Amino acid sequence: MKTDCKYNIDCTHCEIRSKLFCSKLKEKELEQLSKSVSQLEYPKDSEILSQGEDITHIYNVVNGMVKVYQINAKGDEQIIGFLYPGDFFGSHEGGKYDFYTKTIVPTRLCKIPIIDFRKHLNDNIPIYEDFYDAVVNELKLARTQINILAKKNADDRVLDFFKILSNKQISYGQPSSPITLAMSRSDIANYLGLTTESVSRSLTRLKTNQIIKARSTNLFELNFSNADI
Amino acid sequence: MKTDCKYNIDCTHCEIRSKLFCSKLKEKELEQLSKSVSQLEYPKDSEILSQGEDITHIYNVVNGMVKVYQINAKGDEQIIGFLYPGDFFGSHEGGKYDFYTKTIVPTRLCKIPIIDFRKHLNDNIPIYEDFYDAVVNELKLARTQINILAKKNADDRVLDFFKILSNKQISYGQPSSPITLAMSRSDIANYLGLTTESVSRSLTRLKTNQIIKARSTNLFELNFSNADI
DNA sequence: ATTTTTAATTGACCTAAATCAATTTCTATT
DNA sequence: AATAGAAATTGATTTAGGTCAATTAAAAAT
Repeated sequence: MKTDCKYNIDCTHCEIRSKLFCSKLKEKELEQLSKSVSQLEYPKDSEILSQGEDITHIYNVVNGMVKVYQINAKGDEQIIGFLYPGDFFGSHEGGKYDFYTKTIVPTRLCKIPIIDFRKHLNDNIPIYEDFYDAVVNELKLARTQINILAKKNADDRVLDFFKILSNKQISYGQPSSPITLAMSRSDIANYLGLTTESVSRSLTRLKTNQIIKARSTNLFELNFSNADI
Repeated sequence: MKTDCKYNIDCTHCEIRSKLFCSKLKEKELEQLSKSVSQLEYPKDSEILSQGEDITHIYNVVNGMVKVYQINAKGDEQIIGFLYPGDFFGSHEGGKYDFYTKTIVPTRLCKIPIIDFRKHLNDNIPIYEDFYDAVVNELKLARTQINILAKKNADDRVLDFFKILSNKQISYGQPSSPITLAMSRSDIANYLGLTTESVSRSLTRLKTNQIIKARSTNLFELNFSNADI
């Protein structure tokens, strides 16, 4: 299997800078940050960081996809989100990471040592606000997930999942449909509190009722609005 | 029914100040803040604020209890938390409240106009951090709830609920047991994604198995550790 | 290209919790 | 204290989704 591949990076020419908090830095600061930033190619299923580890880096997703999950007392995994290009992780205060992250497809990440990053942070309120907004947004997503898990049947859960991904695609600048399911059925099931079998059956029903249309196993057209969720 | 009752307050002698972000203000600032702060007594079942309203105030729970909930597209309520004395709400950025709050017992709240509060905020990084920590903590609780809803059976959900309240009581300076259930069975059921009947049956089973012991309808002794959840 | 492995789907059956209904217990009011 | 109303519990039945097993489809590896 292909190993990680490290690149040094010129942040001033970053392809996704406009989507990132880095855009809040001045040109000069960015040049300086470049020196300590590296980009890495990770193969599928690479663990990036683990719950309980000391926070050392902030990561930006440049391309690919990452799943975020926790492991509960009984030892099983609970997925709490999927990160798209432009999303970042690792910024929470408190000293330790509070979740695991793993690539679910080959993924390129930008890796910023937190110690170097903090130098540019002291007086930069806009970045503080970006971080705050990111947590507030995570909270919003968590509560969407709570509502799904507490209230919805299997078919509606799967539909809501499509809506979430659709909105993610839009905010990443892609069309709202078709939806690419980069994650496995078992990851979807885990996120939705279902079994793979139930997800599969729901997909079949949604196809039968022409609410979605499968172009291939992992590419679906949506015949509904993703507006309200 | 008794109506709201307003008091003007001297923050410098506040009984729960040590538990609040207000403790981060200097004595002088606190005196000034006092002028715009008021405390109010609300009867049971008072709506304090609604999702979508412009943010005007930050509220501190002085005593009593408040439930926080959202209403989804289908119109039903999803409870996302219960607030104890020392907890606050309404501080999120973004201009609008993102949830409803309602007292579930007679409750005294401290009400701070956000506009006056912001004056003391500009250069006060510790308060910023308190707010950030509060959101991070909410996120943690949300993810606990996600794990409950996605993975646990009825009995374990009810048990975990006791553990959550137990930890809340501890952080409020009360013993970890017995647990006072200030909220109705139907609120518990809603939070846990169950029906009232299922909550009731789980309570009966837990009593039969001597995992909990009922002192009265709403007061329970715990025969287990609230450590891991 | 062919085989092997893994992921996804479908089928048969079962179970935990929902639903609907009837009591019982608690709380509030007169 | 007696009564009315609300909340909680218990019982009987149904059902959505889980479990276990078999099949099919899609990737990987040879």
